[in-house]
Amino acid sequence: MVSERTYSGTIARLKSAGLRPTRQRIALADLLFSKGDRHVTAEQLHSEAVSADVRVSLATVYNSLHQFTGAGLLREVVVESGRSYFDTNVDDHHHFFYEADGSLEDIARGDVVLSDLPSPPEGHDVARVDIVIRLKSTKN
Amino acid sequence: MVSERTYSGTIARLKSAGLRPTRQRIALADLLFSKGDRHVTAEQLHSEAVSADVRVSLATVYNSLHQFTGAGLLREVVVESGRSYFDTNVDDHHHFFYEADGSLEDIARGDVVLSDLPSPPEGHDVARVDIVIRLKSTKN
DNA sequence: GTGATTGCAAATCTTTTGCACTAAA
DNA sequence: TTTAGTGCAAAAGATTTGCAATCAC
Repeated sequence: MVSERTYSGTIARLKSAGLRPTRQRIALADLLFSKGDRHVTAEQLHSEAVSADVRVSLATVYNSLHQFTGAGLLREVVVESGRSYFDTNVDDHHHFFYEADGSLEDIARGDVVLSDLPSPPEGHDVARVDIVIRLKSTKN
Repeated sequence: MVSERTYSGTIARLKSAGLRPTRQRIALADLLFSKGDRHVTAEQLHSEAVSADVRVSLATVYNSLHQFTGAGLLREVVVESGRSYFDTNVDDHHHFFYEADGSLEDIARGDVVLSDLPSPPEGHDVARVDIVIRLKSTKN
């Protein structure tokens, strides 16, 4: 029975992240994590939720995305001013950015080799290294 | 005589970029390019202009920054959602991003070595590779 | 119960736009 | 002149916030 779906995996995931498994968070997490690696904006996720008959406000979508990010379930990626993407892949990896349509694609770990990094300035540690390869369409 | 300053270098630079050297563009270009490499936001540059008694609107600052970027005099850098930096260094280089205060710092070319890059997907060329090393303060 | 979470609408912030006015060539 | 550029105020988007209502435990 579809209506009795329990989302037990999703609930467990939220609990172990220290987040109370509310109806909204369960539904959003389920949309996010049941389709492989994704890069979504808050607006996109909200639309998906509405389409799936999940009643949730845009403000709650923003809250949830940030809570998930804080809990390490998502990673925020910024490539364009005025738009944040949330990446369901939290492993160490980098991105292709298609300038034509503003979409992102993961680059497999190992496909980019950074052989030399500068040491961080005094008093600082490296929190993360982000590499974005910006792509334009080949003009023929 | 200060009031007769001609900004001849700035005017020449604008002209060769194909931009009509108006009072506002000359003043903004002068603020931008006479102090070494900088990373400024539109709001910051507008404040500086106002402080320097240059009468210019915020809309014109935005217009000018984008025109300068289109002409190759500036490069736009996005590291945080909702804020664009314009970098006066247009050479191939990368950045440190200080998460604590949101500031940027150039990494000298050669201090980052990317020894292996994935080939761009079919139908696409690499427009640019952006590397941002995000820094957090060392906690002791 | 009670403290965490949500929804809604309003507020905020950055950036863009429309259009009459001004200035460079 | 004539056409590009500018200023202003309004509009547009994305995101955040305040607070009363609701839900999870």
